[in-house]
Amino acid sequence: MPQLGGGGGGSGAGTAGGGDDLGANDELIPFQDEGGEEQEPSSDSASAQRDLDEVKSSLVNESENQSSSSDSEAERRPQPSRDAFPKPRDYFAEVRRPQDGAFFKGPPYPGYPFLMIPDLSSPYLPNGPLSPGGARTYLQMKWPLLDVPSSATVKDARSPSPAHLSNKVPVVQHPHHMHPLTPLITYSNDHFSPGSPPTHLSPEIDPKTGIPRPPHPSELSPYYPLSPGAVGQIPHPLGWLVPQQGQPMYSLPPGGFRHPYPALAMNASMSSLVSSRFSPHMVAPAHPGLPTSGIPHPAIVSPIVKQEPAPPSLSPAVSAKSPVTVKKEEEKKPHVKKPLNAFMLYMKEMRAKVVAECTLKESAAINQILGRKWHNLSREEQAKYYELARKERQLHSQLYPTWSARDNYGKKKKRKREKQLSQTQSQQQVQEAEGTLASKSKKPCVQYLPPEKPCDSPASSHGSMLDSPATPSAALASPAAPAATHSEQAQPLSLTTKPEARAQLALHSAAFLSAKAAATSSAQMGSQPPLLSRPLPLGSMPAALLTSPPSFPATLHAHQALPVLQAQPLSLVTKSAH
DNA sequence: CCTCCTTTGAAGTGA
DNA sequence: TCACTTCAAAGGAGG
Repeated sequence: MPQLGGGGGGSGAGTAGGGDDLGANDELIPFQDEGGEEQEPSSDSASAQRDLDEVKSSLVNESENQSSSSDSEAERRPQPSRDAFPKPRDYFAEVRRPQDGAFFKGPPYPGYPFLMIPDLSSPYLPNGPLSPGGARTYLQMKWPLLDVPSSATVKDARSPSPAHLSNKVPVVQHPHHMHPLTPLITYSNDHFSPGSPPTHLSPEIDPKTGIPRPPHPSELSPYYPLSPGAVGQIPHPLGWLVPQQGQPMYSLPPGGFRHPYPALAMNASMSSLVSSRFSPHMVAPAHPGLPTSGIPHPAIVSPIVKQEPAPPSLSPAVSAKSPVTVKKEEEKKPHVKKPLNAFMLYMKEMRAKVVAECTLKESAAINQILGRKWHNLSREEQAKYYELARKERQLHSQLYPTWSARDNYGKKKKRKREKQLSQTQSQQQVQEAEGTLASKSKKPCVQYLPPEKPCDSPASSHGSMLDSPATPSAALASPAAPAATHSEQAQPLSLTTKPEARAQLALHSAAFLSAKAAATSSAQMGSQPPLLSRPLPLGSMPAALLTSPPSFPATLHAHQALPVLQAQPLSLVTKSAH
């Protein structure tokens, strides 16, 4: 807490950007019609199917775009680095178009910073918005809600009353006081232990008991993390991100909610966010009786979690989980997980959908599909996730100022070294690596996405969108221009895709190309805008950086990607298969 | 029970 | 600065 002390001050400095960008806009952000968007990661199956189709079509597109220069790609390249979103606020400001309605019902996947709120009618009802099938009302809002403007920021973190946010997010405020900023991260039912929420916070009265009842975990789960205090009842802006699964973005420590850092260092919005989502034990519960234990930061994982075996000294005690042990456990340094990156966020959201559509269940296979779908996403779509990820990192850094990714190094069981090596080499020497290195892998590299699979759609995807990570920068460059955005999607193939992946993609694409009409691709191509039309806001960002992902030089991409896709898909596939 | 697989991205490490 | 490594999620598969 000391570190975070100073309320907004501390965080403000370090994450000033976050605060600023977040707080800038209070007004509701009307849903931005992205009708032009081919991708609409909605939870409905129709949408999912569309994604698949798009992936297919993109496959065709890719082949046509292969000739695209790497330079153009660089422009499109998202700025994954920390500086990727220097001016998120600007980005969204440009992207979003003010419209009259603040509320709208639409695709669960409206524009990125949307605040999803349950149907105004009864959020907590089984069939309500909270339920998987229930209709949801989405409120588009700026991320910034995270950072309430100065006026709001003054709010006392200790008294995170929804009212505090009122002036900033009145409309969006959930009827049930769900803090709009509540979590970037969702919580799983498992972790949530409903207790008795404050009466005033309890929107619903249990029909049976007549007592205000806290939303059932199943109802709240992803969308409505219950906060220990008065806050935290606003739907998680990212709630839509992890809907179906009801899984927390970060696993919750079984042992409870421990948070090493007090949520005091953030600005009002952040503090409320934190208080509601994080470190319950650090934040004074609004109500003593509340389960304030509430919701720990999802990123915090108790040592007893499978991932991180409890330290010798702890193990026994932790297992026991007696109150005392729990306390001890809490005292122990928790395992703070890394914030999820854009792709991880995307995976969490889309996994369920993909799984539902496919017979596949293996995560590895699903991930392959998701990887393709990811590449197939439009810039705007990806931008959403990049921005979310950025916010996640920001929040994470504020919550855990002293945390470093290094802290988790070695937390996981030994990491297979050979495989990594083989991958790396394959990247460097696709052809040579073929076979020999792959053979090193303990397990054979399974072709998870055989062409004939039911889910071949994704498999067939290739990457017309590859490497078109909707960088915020890109988005910034192209202010809310629906048409433009769409066109931007048709970009050069993804050069960043790993050889193996490309090989697989190529394999599937080959099959798919014949089947899928070029019509789709042509359509996309037609809408393709001039690459130069999109200025790079990332002034300081080197083009090279933008272009090449870590460990995959742009040059390599440029020279290998095409050949691989065009001429040697099979060989690579073989490699991966071995 | 534990690790691998598989994806992308962020961040750390070492040269 | 660059290349490489580790971890983040997920859950079936395999040892």
